[in-house]
Amino acid sequence: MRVTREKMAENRERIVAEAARLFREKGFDGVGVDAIMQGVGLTHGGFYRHFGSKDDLAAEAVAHGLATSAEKQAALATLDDLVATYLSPAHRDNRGGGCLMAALGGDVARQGGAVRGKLTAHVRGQLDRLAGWLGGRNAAARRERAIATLAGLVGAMVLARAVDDAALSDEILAAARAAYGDRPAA
Amino acid sequence: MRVTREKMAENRERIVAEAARLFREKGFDGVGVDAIMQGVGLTHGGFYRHFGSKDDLAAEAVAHGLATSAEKQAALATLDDLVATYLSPAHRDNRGGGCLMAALGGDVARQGGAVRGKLTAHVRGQLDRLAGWLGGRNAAARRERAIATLAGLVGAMVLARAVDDAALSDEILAAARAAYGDRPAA
DNA sequence: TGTACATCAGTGAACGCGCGTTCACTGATGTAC
DNA sequence: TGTACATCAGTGAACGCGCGTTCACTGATGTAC
Repeated sequence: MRVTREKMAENRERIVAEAARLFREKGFDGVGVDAIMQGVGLTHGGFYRHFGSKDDLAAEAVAHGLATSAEKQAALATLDDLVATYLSPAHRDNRGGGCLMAALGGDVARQGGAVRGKLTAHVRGQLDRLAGWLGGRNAAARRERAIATLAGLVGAMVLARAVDDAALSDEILAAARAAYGDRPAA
Repeated sequence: MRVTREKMAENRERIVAEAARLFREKGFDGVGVDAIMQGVGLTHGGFYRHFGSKDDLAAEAVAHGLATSAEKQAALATLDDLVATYLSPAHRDNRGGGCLMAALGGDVARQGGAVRGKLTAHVRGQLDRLAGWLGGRNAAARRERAIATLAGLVGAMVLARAVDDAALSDEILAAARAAYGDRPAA
């Protein structure tokens, strides 16, 4: 049953978005082509009309996840907003819709070149954005603080999700918010 | 070909150590029972004389990896030693023998109860150790700094490994060393 | 605009491979006398 | 201490299942006249 070009383009978009969500939630190896297509309401056979392989989709899904993060961030006006949003329990509990570095950072290091290259560019962008917000005597000091802040945010989220004690998890988020900037989000 | 009880105990230990190394290197799903047994010089069939399942081994391997980290740390006398050692290029390039939180933190959040419980206890121990080394007006301030420091270390390692540009990776490690304590290891 | 044909997005069965797990077997170890 | 038998760690073939990928087919879309 052929569909219109528009519908096909829309389907492709939805496959990428669903994959971006599921990969972050369960890891690259934890999600099959079948599960992704089912999540979009299609069957697995049609997958290869859109993508050459599961790996090709992974690269697109990562790009999509990173682009989505960048879009969401545009709405955040200050460092404190970013920190409060990033280190919120809501973000911790929304792994599928949250930061790709925290959700897939460990996996990306073992992935192919395309995925890592995209994540590297994203990290550079994040550092620039943070450096613009952070104080410091000079550009080098601001950049150093940007790196320490990005590492702290990602690390706190990884730990808050890894730990199986809710109180400790909350404490990790709260302490990191306090350490990296803690005014409530607007 | 039956082996002596001593030899069997030694084999078991070597399987656990090899698994701890390979899991950190390639993730839980990235390593098969066959590869682990081959790494120890045995065949896969004998695996089930030692462990009930691959998951059971995973729990033991995580415990082993965490215990090994704790042992290595005992040799580090100061916070600066710890930071310099942890954030070294050597650690970054030795994922299989390095910090389990950085290597498997993301995967552990999706794993079963036994593994997460062990990692949680390890995080608690690390925070106590760091709090003892860090300054601060009171215990609460020291604990908050300990959390921010642990998050920064883990996050910096995750990012340094995820990025595919060697210069950026080195810069991340250096900046984090400067931010979290930076005297050369003794 | 309407009709006839070509295209091709999506379907569902099937293939091939890897991996976790099982099992009959082997021969060295451990034990009972 | 030596001998006979039972045990069982390790071997390698086999099983079953899931998953990535392929393929013949369908029927709606797109195109040419």
